[in-house]
Amino acid sequence: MLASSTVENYLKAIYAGVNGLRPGLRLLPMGHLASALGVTPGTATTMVKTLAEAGLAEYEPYVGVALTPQGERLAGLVLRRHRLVELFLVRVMGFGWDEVHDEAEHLEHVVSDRLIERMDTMLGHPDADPHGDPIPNADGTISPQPQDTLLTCPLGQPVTVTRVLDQNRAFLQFVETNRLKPGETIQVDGRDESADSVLVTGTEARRLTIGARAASKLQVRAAG
Amino acid sequence: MLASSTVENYLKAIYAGVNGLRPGLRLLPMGHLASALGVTPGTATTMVKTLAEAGLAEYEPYVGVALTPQGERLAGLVLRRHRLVELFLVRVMGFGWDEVHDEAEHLEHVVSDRLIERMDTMLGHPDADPHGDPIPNADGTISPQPQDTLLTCPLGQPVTVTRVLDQNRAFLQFVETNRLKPGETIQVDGRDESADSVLVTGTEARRLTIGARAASKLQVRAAG
DNA sequence: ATCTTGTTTTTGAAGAGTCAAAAATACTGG
DNA sequence: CCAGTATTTTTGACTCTTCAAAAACAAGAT
Repeated sequence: MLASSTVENYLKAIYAGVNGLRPGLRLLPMGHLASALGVTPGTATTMVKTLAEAGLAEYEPYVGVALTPQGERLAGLVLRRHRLVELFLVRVMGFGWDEVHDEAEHLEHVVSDRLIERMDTMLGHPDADPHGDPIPNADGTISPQPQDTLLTCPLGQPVTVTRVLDQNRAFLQFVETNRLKPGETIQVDGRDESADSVLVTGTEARRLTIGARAASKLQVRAAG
Repeated sequence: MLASSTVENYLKAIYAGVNGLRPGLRLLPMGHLASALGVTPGTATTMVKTLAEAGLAEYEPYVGVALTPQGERLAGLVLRRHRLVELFLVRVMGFGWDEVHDEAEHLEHVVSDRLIERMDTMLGHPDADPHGDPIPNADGTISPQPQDTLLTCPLGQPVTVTRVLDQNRAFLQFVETNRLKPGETIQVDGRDESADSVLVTGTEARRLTIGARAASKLQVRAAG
């Protein structure tokens, strides 16, 4: 019943990969998984077969992989640890939100339940990490609420940033310097399909134009 | 230059083992190392040869093993992480001093330099962990000061407990309930060679008799 | 349908860390 | 000094995770 760090990383990657699939697809192709993990396709295949035998994944040869409910629960627990650790590092240890990902990547595999619950208490049972990613509860369950992004939200209405879907350091810094972090209230004034761009107005009438790719990484909800 | 968790554990065990050797001996026998690590002797031999090849240990077949200066530095860094983490868990996270050892055992291998230095700053650059074990500095150096124990200190003079040389949970709890933790001031009133016992007076005239074995695990210095 | 291209699976091998059991060595009592 | 005991080293094997390269397969284009 012990999940090694490696297994936990595969579960996380499958979880994230499946959730990032274009709608309609249910199974994550091996190649995607392999490159997400930085291993060769053959390695991913081998490991996924092991996961399937352990009842953690559902594997269809030449098609792809998804998590079983059990695997999903496990992945949720890893995510919970990761995200609580990230928030802890930011709130308690004073790190920047753009520099905690790697550390959490390591800590998530060794931190005990007791320590995690302590952090959870200390942080007031938060429901999202510094990037707005939801923190699963102690049984590994996540309550997924579908959200608009800057690419899909209504125009001309104030919205609050809730989540940033990219842990890339440079991107996080871009978000920070442009005051687009979770909690900020902004507004989309227009979109240009052909220019592939989105026009955003921030507080104090700051305006900027960002690409559609970036816009799709910022989740928002109606401000209020 | 990467030391795996396993290597780090061997270094720690060799360090501790050599330092716990009866005076005169310089090399830690394989058997001791093996049982300290909970592996078979053959495994220890294999690993120690690897360490020797890497320049971290000095190995004499059929005799034993010790650390090279380089290995000692590495061990010092692991100890630094371990002890800062322990203190952090007690002071910041509110854990009991008797329940942080195992957690630190895991965290010591994954915590980054940045995080460790953050903890160090946060804790005010402490020089000892909750058990009084000295915290090596950032270059892995420990300044070892020879200390008296309850078995060797002068009689009838107030002394302050500085260090507890046994991480065993039950022993730590015994120490705590009897107010013998580092910082407490006590006094040794007498020793009985044949009874193998030591008579201790604590604050408020509390008196108790402890065995020599236990007494030798409590380091003290003249109170002042 | 067949060919080509791209992905996936297999196969054989490697390194790290471990064990069990056999072989070698050291140590101790007579 | 020799026998018997205890410790240490070797040997062969196993698990986990990985890679490179060969083989198998799927799918689109002609």
